[in-house]
Amino acid sequence: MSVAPRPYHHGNLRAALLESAERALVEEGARDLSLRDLARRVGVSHAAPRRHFPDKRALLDALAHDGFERLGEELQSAMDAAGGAFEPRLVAFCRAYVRFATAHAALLELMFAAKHRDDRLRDASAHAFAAPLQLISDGQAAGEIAPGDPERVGTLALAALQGLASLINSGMIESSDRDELVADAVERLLLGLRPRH
Amino acid sequence: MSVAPRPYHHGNLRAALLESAERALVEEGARDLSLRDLARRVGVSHAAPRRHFPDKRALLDALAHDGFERLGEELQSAMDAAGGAFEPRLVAFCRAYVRFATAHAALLELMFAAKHRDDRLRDASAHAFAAPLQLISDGQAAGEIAPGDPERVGTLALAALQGLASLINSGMIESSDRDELVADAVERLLLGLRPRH
DNA sequence: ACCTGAACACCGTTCAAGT
DNA sequence: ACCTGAACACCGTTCAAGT
Repeated sequence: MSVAPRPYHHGNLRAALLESAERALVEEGARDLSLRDLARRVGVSHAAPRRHFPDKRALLDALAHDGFERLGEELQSAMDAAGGAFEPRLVAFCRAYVRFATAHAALLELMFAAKHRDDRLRDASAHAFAAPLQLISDGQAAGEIAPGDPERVGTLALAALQGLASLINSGMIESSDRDELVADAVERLLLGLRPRH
Repeated sequence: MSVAPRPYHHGNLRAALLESAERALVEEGARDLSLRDLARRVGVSHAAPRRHFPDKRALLDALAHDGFERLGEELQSAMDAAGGAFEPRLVAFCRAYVRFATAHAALLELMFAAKHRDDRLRDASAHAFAAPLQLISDGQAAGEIAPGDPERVGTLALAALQGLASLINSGMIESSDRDELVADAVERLLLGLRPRH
């Protein structure tokens, strides 16, 4: 039996590299991700990725971009599954965010480590957070939470969640306490956002 | 004139390497920090650091350790300068933390990226946060904030600040809005911590 | 006890050349 | 248009040898 010869042209090298990179990202860290190793895994020469990603940074940015897309989808579907009421939707958003952030720690690091964020990345992150932002506007319109710039309120909420995820991922918080802490954070967050009489 | 010959033994290579590393950390990122480059800057062979740091990880851990010590000092002195009342001290802590975290972005990344935190690092971080933790206990005893596990309350507060710093460092928040956002966060944090009647 | 120099196995990036 | 192979300038780590 002859081994099927690998064609000279891979066909979908870009997608294969990204897929392989995501696997490597969960196995090892983002630190030790090597272009040459990815090329090896996909079965292609170490110079081949250059056609699809001008340099390593470009591949990492593409990973971050896909990460924002997946995050957006998970946030959206978690909120949809929570029904139409404000508070359950907010809780669902918070849980889903921390869940994603701790399940994909290395990817999240990449998503937020992009100092020189290009426009594509900026758009992707804005799109991922569109639904929760809308939730806040809706909550304000319904008088569930105090008025104010939704962007500002959303940023503070996101910061609290991102900080929780960061502490969990760094090992300062045991992840077994995760759900309890998220519930606590949401409760206090709501207290801080409640309309004042 | 003859150039003074460099002695064979450096004398304080460990300290010199750490100092040089901190400079490199603010110039470039933590990513691109190279042991060989540090050795070069200090004027020593690339194998010399091995005597003082078994590997690169050990040097990074030492940097993180020093970072926690400096953070602790800054938090302490900022709180002391704010006087004895609860709220000014809390505000001072929050501002000082975000200030340190954004002024030393790469260092902070190192301090929280240490997945396999050894005991020394754990102790250093606990020591750095001892004063704010005490503040929370005091605030509870004085009835300024709701009772509850101080560790838990402190963790939530730290998470909010850490998240803000993370969003600022990633470029998602313009750092010009920093003080305003911190003030806003503190206000809402206090609302979330206020005793409930 | 502390440091050097050569060696090893890796990197990312570049570029002429192949298909 | 897409990929290869050799080359270049770097890494971290190891280890015999020097002072």
